[in-house]
Order: sequence, then C-alpha cells, then structure tokens
Amino acid sequence: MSTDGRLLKGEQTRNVILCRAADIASAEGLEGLSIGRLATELRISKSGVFTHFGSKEELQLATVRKAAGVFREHVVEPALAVPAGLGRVRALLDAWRLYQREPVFPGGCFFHSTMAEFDARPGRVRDAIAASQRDWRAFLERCLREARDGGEIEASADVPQLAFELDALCRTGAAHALLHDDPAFFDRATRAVNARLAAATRPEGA
Amino acid sequence: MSTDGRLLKGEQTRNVILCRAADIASAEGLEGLSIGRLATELRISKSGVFTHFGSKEELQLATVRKAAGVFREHVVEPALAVPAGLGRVRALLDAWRLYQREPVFPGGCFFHSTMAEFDARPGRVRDAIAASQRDWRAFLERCLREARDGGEIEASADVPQLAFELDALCRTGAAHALLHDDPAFFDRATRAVNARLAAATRPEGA
DNA sequence: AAAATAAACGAACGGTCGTACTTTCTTCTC
DNA sequence: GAGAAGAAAGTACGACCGTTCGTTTATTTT
Repeated sequence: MSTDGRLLKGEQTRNVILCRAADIASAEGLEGLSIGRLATELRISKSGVFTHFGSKEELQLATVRKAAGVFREHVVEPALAVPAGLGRVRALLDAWRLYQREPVFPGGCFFHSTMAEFDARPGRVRDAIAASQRDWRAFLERCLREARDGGEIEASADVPQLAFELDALCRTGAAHALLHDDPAFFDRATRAVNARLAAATRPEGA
Repeated sequence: MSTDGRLLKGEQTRNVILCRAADIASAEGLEGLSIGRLATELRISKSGVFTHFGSKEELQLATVRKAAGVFREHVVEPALAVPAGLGRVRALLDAWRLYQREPVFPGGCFFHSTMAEFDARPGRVRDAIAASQRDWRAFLERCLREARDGGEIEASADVPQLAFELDALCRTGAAHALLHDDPAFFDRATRAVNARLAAATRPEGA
C-alpha cells in the first residue's frame, strides 16, 4: 500500500481480477471460476493471476469478500443514508431489489448463487458465505428493530421471523425472475413484502 | 426394453448411475458431476458410464428427469393420497419439508441447488430445470385452487401469489437450515407457512 | 447350443485444471 | 539514477476432464 490514497499497481490488478471473478462466479459459481479463464479474459498470464492469491481457495475467499463489499456498497450504504425507521427498511429492500435487477452481477445475486453452491460443501469458503449471510440478516434485523423501537412496527413483532420472511420472498423472487426470464416475479416479491410489512404495522399482523 | 415388466440389465445400471448422479448433483451441482467420478464410485468403467448417455449434457438431462421422479414420488404422490382441499395443501407442504430434511438427497433439495446453478446459464439443462419448477408450482397452485373452490380458502385469494410465497418460504428455510447447519430455519418456514395459510382462510388475509 | 445383440471394458486423445518453478520487467525507495 | 522489492511472464508438471475407438464379455433371442 502506498502512503497516499493511490493504489499500487498490484492492488489495482488484484482488484480488476476480483471484479471479474465476482461477475463470473455470480453466473457460473465459485467452482466454475477458473484461474486460466480469468487470465485469458483479462489478458494476463495464468501465473500472473495465480500469484495474487496463491491458491484457488484463497481466490474464492477473496472473491467472496469482494462481492460482500459490492453488496454493501449497493444495498447497505444507500439504506444507511436514510433515517432509521420504516423508511430505512423500505429503502433497504428497494435497494436490494434494484441490485438484483440491475446488472451489478450478470448472474443475479452473487450470494444466492454461491450459497446454494456451498450449502452442502463444508470448508472455509462455505463459512465465509455463511458469515456474509448472517451479517446481511443481522443488518436487516437491525433495521426492523429500529422501526419497531420507533413505534412504526408493532411492538410485539417477531423481528428475526419477519427478517427471515422478507429475505425469503425477495431472494426467491429474484431467483425465479432470472430462471424463467420473467420480471413478473420481482413484482410478486414486492407485493408479498408490502403485504408483510403492512401486516406488521397492524396489531394482528404477527 | 424386455417384453414383460422386468428391466434389462442396461436399464438397471442406468438407473443405478442416475441415482448416484442425482445424489452427487444435489451436493456438488450438475457441473460438479463428472463421468469419471461416477465410474469410480460405482466401480464401472468410465466408458461404461458414458455409453449410457452419449454426452455429459445428456447425462445431466437424464439426472434432472430422475430427480424430478424422486421428487414426485416423495412429495407429490403422498399429497395426492389425501383428499383435495386444505388438507392436501398441508400434506403437500409437510411432505416437502420432510423430503428436505430427510436425506433423500444428501445435498438438500436437488432442484434448489441446480436451479441456482443454472439460473444464468441458458441451454437445454436450464430449460429442463425451469420446466420442472413450473410443474411444481403448477401443482401447488392446483392444490390451492382445489382448497379455494372447496371454500376452505378465501374465494378472493390470489392463488399464484400465495403459491409463490409458500414456495419461497419453504425453499429458503431449507436452504438456510443446510447452510448454517441449524434446523431452526425449518421451524421458521413452518411458522411462516402456517401464518400465511391462516391468513388466507380469513377474509382480510390477502 | 448358436447366433445376434447389448453392455461393459481399457487405452488413448486433446484440453483444461491448479500449482510449482525460474526469469524478466516495472515500480517504488533512497 | 542505482538498488531493492514487487508484479507479471513463461514454462512445465501431474491430475482429471469429456470423448472416441476397438475389443471383449454378458445377456438375450432364436
């Protein structure tokens, strides 16, 4: 790392590699990711790519971290720019759906793909993905709790349960939209989320 | 095919191969599936495996069909044994959750894994997976419609929307349970499903 | 039992994979 | 601008991939 803000050449290349890696992995999975392919597409030598990581697993882990950064940037930060409360919850879910639709990753949400891929494959990569997933739901729960503490969501609401449900609906909507190439599933998810939030703001919603 | 009901030797082996293939693919994906590995594990020669399918893509397609059969057997048929109506809906969802929990596939639901894998990968395999997915949701919708027509679910209920939501909740519950190795997610899904069904049986649930 | 057919084998192909080296070129520091 | 440090290239390796082919063994039919 240089003393000022600029990035060293190596850091730049590494970053370029990871951007592409995250793109590929979102569509073809972290196993479909290959060092040779990265090298070819980026016009770098295979060893040039390899040296940055030292092993494929390390490349996969770095890719997961990179993708988590992209996710944070596109979804979490926009929500943090909105005051805590129901508005922030809405902003968060809106940003998430935007991120799913827009080609920020060509293969849909990076984490949806890789989570299914490493579901049943113990190891450091799975642990990293699971941790990201926990962070994400923890943040969603935090936003919901803020809204509840501010009185915008019913006091008796089960926040973790609500977070689970909202997550499930949005996630599945995006996945179906991609698989069937039909954006109507995004609308289904939106409608379900709105209904769920509406119910949580009324006494008998839980 | 023999004239009577018995299976030819070749059909038997083919079936054995596909069983194992579906198991592997549920955990490692349809791309992670390899002919050499199948051969080693089943103590058959590589070419012996290959000849049954002629290409890897054909093997993947056959595996998808096999998995669809297993799914039908474990989830759809038990529900069909129950009289149409809300009871059948419940039976269907129960059978589904049982199928997800029990080691019918070692890597969780075959279709959840492969759907995420082929989301963004056009081709015959994706088409086959998408078709299975459509069949599944069509059946779920049929069961819900039966319940609605029988008056057990509110007449104004939006059946496709309800099917989407139930599917999303169960699917995601199983996925999270597997990823985090925490069966509590099954319970979250169950609770959400029950709440959703309860709401759909009361006038203001939609 | 003989003939016909199906199934499985074994070796080999060209490719790609991840990884390990050494060598060359850039970039930064003094 | 010289020297140190780092980044990238180049080459090679063994392993596995899907696929092809010719041969041999089982099974089925006549």
